[in-house]
Amino acid sequence: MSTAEETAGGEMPPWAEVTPDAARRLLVAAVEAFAERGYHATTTRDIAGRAGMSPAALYIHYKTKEELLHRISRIGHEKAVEILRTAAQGEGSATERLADAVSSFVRWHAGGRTTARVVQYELDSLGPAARAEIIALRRQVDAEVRGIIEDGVASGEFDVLDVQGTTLAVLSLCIDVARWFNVNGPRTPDEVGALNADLVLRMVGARK
Amino acid sequence: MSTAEETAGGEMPPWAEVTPDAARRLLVAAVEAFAERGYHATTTRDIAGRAGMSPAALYIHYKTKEELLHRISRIGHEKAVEILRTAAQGEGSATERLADAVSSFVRWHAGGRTTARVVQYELDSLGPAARAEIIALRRQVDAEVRGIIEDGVASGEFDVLDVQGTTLAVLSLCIDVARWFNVNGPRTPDEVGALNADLVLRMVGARK
DNA sequence: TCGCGGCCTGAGCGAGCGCTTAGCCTGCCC
DNA sequence: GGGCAGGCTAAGCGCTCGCTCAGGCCGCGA
Repeated sequence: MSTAEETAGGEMPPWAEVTPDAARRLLVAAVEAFAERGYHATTTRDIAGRAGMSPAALYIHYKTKEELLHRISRIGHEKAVEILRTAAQGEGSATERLADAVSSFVRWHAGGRTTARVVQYELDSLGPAARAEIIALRRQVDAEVRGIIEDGVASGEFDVLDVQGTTLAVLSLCIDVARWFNVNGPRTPDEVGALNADLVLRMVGARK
Repeated sequence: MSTAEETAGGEMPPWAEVTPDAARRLLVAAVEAFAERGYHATTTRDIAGRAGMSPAALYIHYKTKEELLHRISRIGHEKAVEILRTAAQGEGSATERLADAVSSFVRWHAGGRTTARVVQYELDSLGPAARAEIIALRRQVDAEVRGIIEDGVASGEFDVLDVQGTTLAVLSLCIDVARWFNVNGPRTPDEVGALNADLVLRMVGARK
């Protein structure tokens, strides 16, 4: 759907779909602020200031502060589903598809740690309706990973006792990266992706 | 040091060390509120209300709201270090000690999910001084796990390419449990602990 | 018996919050 | 050229926040 996808570097601009320009600048500012301080500790004045606007400008493009979080969360989760779906529908063996899924998903959490933090850890700040919508997207995330694992079990590639429990563990290895990854640390997103993909293949008992 | 340690059930009272009684009630109320809503979304009126006191009572026992979070975080991290240290200094092989460490640590995150959520995800709400103190405790957590893995590599029990990267992955499998575990879900803390311990042994290439 | 110190409350202060309103620019169509 | 619609700002409203303070209750030592 969108343009550049696997350009190297850190965070590519995945917010191209947000228009007009001022609305996108506000949303990007909100992502940064939410990731740094958390949703409740971020003020609308801070968001507007980062975007170079007055506090009132925010309310021309968004009805409330919560709508900003909702939009960020939905776009982020849709991107997460897309990454996993692309890997799951690939052509290789279950082993290859699982490794691809984990390394892509880990790269997304490490490289776009700012976005990933908001997406993964600020869910509870949404109201009931918005939260329900996001939870549905999370179930799709879970289903994509579980699907690959089930394929591998069916084909005999994997040796797994508890499919759903292992699915949760695989997702933990991806998502928790957003908690500890440090952009100035010794590891690149690619390296963490490769390592965690290898660890996941060991977990499911795939022969390397 | 303390009394009952491995009584079954959910959350044992690990706050016995907090005195006097009113201070402990306030702290327990704060843990619940912080876990439910997050630090910044929790008001001092809410904490005091849960403890059956007026808002002003809080400030007799704690100087600020942040001091409450600091105390919770320090006690929680000390407990985490204690759990892992106990497992690491056990008598078995590295394989047995790693499985013990992971299953205990996962049980703590699942059973005491309320506390674990605050401990693992509210670190950034602390001021610089308090945060530095807590980060030092986290390094001890990391070191205990890494120590066991290094032992296993040295003894030839484990086959690990990247010791520090694997340490981070093991901790992810433990800590992320606090994010997704549901007390009303189908799994008990014991079951998740056993499963994740098994998955970790696969990750480090231990023969079962 | 009485004073005194420790725990607690009711009332409320100053500040900063999310959000609104009135009005000003600017570019565009007729 | 004139009216108008959309994007923006300065000012500020009403509210709730973290926290304070003066005073009341209660148990205990003299």
